[in-house]
Amino acid sequence: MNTQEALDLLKQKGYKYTEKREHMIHFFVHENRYRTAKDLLENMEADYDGISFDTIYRNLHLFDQLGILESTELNGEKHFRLKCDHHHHHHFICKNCGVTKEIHHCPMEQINEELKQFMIEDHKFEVYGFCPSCR
Amino acid sequence: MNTQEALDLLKQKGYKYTEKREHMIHFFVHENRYRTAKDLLENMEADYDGISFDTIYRNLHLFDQLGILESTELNGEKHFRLKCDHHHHHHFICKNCGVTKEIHHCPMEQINEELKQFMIEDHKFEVYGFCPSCR
DNA sequence: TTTACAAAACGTAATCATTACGATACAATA
DNA sequence: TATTGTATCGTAATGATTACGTTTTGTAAA
Repeated sequence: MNTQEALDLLKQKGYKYTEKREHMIHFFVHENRYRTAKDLLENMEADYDGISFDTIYRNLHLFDQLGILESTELNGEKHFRLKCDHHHHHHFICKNCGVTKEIHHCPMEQINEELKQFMIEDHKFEVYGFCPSCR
Repeated sequence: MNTQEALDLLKQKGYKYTEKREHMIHFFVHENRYRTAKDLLENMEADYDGISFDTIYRNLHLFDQLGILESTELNGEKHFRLKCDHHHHHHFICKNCGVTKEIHHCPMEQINEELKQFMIEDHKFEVYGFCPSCR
């Protein structure tokens, strides 16, 4: 996912273009790692004094729902990152800086038999620790 | 983990025996699935009118830290269940009732090479959906 | 079996992330 | 450029969790 694709998706779904939305997308494209609503807010405040929580949270969830962002819980706070758009994979996540590394192995392939009588809706496989620069 | 083991562990670590702690442990032994602080509070209130948040949360975190309970985030709320004490495994978790089914496959075995330069501290593999009675 | 003391619980207020909402501003398009 | 519905603002409300001074209680020594 890049800035243009995200803006096109918004337009295609009937959502309006705003500078703040572009700025939000740009923030995540530039960061390319897991960040909190607070991180985003602080970044936005530098350019938009008095920006509302409403704008931040509403758009975060809109983007998450549209697949522009993906989200996970990290030390009790919701974190968001730009959606990776190639094939399905999982992440190693740095507990300190939120940076990720792709893991190209999905455990679901091996367990469908074990869960035959359950209705599987979703799964999460994440590895946590410290990246080379934070260790 | 059963009630007696949990009480012994508390004693061994120098924590005092109280009826409320036994009651809490008993709640989780009996439920044997993921439950929230609120679920526990409601159950305790029936027997201990006016029980404090402090008691609930302090003990939940104490138990979590001592390995009497294990915890996970489920729809934005922390959930706790009695710690499974046999060999390492993961869980399918019912989004509706919190019931779990063990998954005897750990993806970590296959990915250590991929993450050589990272310091791995923890990992999470959970499958979400609905159990036979909730589907 | 009292007494002393540290730990636990109470009662309640504070915190923190998040959500909600009426009023106002703005993007899209006719 | 007028209209209309969406986005944002400013701020209050919510809900889970944490904090804290005071009181109660479990534990072990006297």
